[in-house]
Formats: sequence, C-alpha cells, structure tokens
Amino acid sequence: MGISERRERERQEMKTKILDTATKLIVEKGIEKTTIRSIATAIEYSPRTIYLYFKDKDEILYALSKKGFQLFVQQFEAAQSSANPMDRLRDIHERYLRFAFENPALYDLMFILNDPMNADPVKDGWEIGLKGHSILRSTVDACIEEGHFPGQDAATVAFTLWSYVHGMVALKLRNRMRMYPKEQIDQIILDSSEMMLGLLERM
Amino acid sequence: MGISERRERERQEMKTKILDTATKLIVEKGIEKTTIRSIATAIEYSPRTIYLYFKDKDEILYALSKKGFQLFVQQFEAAQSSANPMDRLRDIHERYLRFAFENPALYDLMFILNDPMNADPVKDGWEIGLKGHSILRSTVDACIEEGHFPGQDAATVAFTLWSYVHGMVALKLRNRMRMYPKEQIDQIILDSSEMMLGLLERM
DNA sequence: ATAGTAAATATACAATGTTTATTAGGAAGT
DNA sequence: ACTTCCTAATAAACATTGTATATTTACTAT
Repeated sequence: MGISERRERERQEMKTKILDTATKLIVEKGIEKTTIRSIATAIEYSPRTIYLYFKDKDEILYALSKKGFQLFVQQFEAAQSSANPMDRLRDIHERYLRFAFENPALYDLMFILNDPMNADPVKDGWEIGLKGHSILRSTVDACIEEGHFPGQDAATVAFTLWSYVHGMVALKLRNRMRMYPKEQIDQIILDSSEMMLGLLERM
Repeated sequence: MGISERRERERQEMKTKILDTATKLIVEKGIEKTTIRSIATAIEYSPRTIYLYFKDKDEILYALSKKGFQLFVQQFEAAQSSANPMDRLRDIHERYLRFAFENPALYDLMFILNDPMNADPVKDGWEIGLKGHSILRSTVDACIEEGHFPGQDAATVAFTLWSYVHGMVALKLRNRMRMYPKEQIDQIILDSSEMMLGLLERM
C-alpha cells in the first residue's frame, strides 16, 4: 500500500514545512508577531489548514521548543571532551550562555514563556528537557567524585548553577539590567561567571 | 477654586480605583485574563473610560509594576536591622524569595514579562527599580568593608546573587522545575540557598 | 438661559485564535 | 465506468481582545 505511505509522508512534510516557517518567522519577528495567519500566508495555505496539522498554536510552540531542546542538548554533548570534569562544567556554562544569546527566541520558548505544555501534557513528557539537566547533573557528579563541592549534594549544586545562569540570561533577555550601562552588560556577565566558577572550583 | 481641585481629586480616585481593581483581577485570574473590559466591568464603567485615565494597557501594567517595586523596596528596607552586613544579605535573600512567591503576579510584571515600559520610557525611568538594587549593592559594599568577598568587585557580587535568586524564582514560577518532585521543590530552593550563602560567607 | 467644556458612552475596527459549513479531488467499491 | 466516500483544503464566520471615532450627557461658566 504505497498510497497511505505517500500520504503519511506528505503529512510529515507539511508539518515540517509549518514548523520551519514558524521558526523562521519567530527568529525574524518574534513570537508574538508570529501568528497562525502569518504562517499560513508564508506557506501559501489558508489559516484553517494549519489546524489540520496542529491542534492549536500551543502545539506548534511546543514542537518548536522541543526542537530547541534538541539543539540545546547537542551543544552540551559536544562539551564532554575534556577529561577534567570541572573544565567540562565550565564548558557547559559557556555553551549555555552562548545558546541562549544566539537563540533568544528559542530560549524564551524553552525556559521563560508560560509553558505551552497544555498540548501533550505528560506523554513524551519531557525526556529531552530532562536530558539537558541530566548532562549537567552527571558532570557535577563527576566533579564530586574528584573531590569537588565537599559536603554538597550533586542535585543542589546542579540546581544552584542552573538557577544562576538562567537568572543572568533571563534578566538580560528581558531587559532588566537597565541599571548597568548597555555596553558593560556582557562584561558583567563574564565577570560574574568567572567569580561563580572560580568559587566553585575552589570549594 | 475648589472645583478643579475636586476634579483632580476625583480623577486620582478613579485612577486608584482602576489600579486597585486591576490588581485584584490580576491576583485572582492572572495577567492575561485581566482585560481592559474585565476591569471596566468590575468598576461598572465602559471600556473606553479606562482610556481617559490611562494611555493604554501597558501604562496600567507599568503603574502596577511600580506599585510592586514600592512594596518590594519596603521589604528590603525592613531588612536593614542587623548590625552584621552578612546577616543583612541573608535577610535580603530570604525576603526576595518570600516577596516573589507571595506575589507571583507582581513579580512577573516586575521581572519576567516583556517590559511594558514603552509607556513612560525613560522619564521617571526607574528610580524605584534602581532602589531595590542599590540596597542590595550597599549591603554588599558593607560586607566587603568587613573583609568579605576578597578580590571581588561589589557590582559583580551583587549581580551574581541577584541573577541566582531571580533564576530560582523564574524557574519555579514558570514551572520549569518539572524534573524535581513537586513536593521537594521548596526544599531544593532552601538547600541551594544555604549552599550559596554559605559559600559567600566563607569566601 | 445659553454656550462651552469635560466625562462617559455606544459603536465600530482591526488583529488574532479558532470553529462551522462547504467544496473539490482523488480513492475505493461495485 | 459509475457511484460513493473520504480527505484535504477552503471560505466565511465567531469570539475575544486592544483601541479609535463619533456622539451623547452632564456639569460649569458666562
């Protein structure tokens, strides 16, 4: 039965096309200005057609967020080269910041926006989201095995570092660092990162 | 001329009424579901009337955020009792968390949402927002004078601590801590805070 | 009492997410 | 080959929202 296969293929192609177009629009004009209609116009279909492939807008955003997590995790997996776990932690930290600032719209979807998880609530619930965390977690584990963070729980250390770096990213992305001169912001983030990582290294 | 005075008074009363009602609705049903129309209905006026008192919805949100900062700063000013600056820093940290979790909608407006600062962009630009930061900053200064944070810049320390606590708040408020069991989340935040503050104390 | 001004409203518009009802074209059954 | 059925797609419409235009109402000053 080649027909239903072709249909399924076409269906997947359409979904991909919608998601790719949505990604492009979001990067270009932001999430709020990326409407169902604008996606429809871009792919030259009627707005209603979008709904034949995605339940609602949230489902599209959720799919994009998932793609974001794939890219995100890829970055981290590339950070596993060094033999020294503390260096790997540093690498993860830097890659996290780079990912966030190079893909602000994706980061927004993944970590800042009110989560569009209503769609697809628990099912396939968050493995990919978990994976990023588990990479961080196991790197912290490795550090502890080498004698770092004495007396600390790995989960606590991992969460502390994550909160910290997310905080910097979120404050910058949401323009809440107005008290610092614009041209100094990146340097402040670097200085702070240096302080934090140094602190952890010397623990 | 009592008449124009009375008018001005009535005008202020109306603005207050609108803001109070908006606050109530936001706390009850969230920011998104608090519409101009719902505010109008609640105060028993037509929607258009709101616009006679506020330029647009952003101006209302901005006003609410400003009120939030007043409350916020009040909390911090109450944290200046202890003679030991490191204890004051601890106190600020705790009060920050308490403020955020007791006033999630306000915190959202103040620190997470895309800022509604389009209204009233720089004029009266952010003194009140700055004030919270300056309290933190001067507490860090006092710590440094007592020999804490050797070799560190006060601005860097203040920003690091702020990013960290904001990160925790933002991750929890936006439901991004799904990898932790719900009932453990508060404890994780406490443990992490203990680790972070202990780390800073022992620097 | 009349004219003018300020407050409030009814109505309407545009953008957006989404739904209902309809059409067109290919697939399947006889 | 003809008919039936289904699926993809659409047009049109609806509801909600922020906001603007035009009008009415009520108070103030002359």
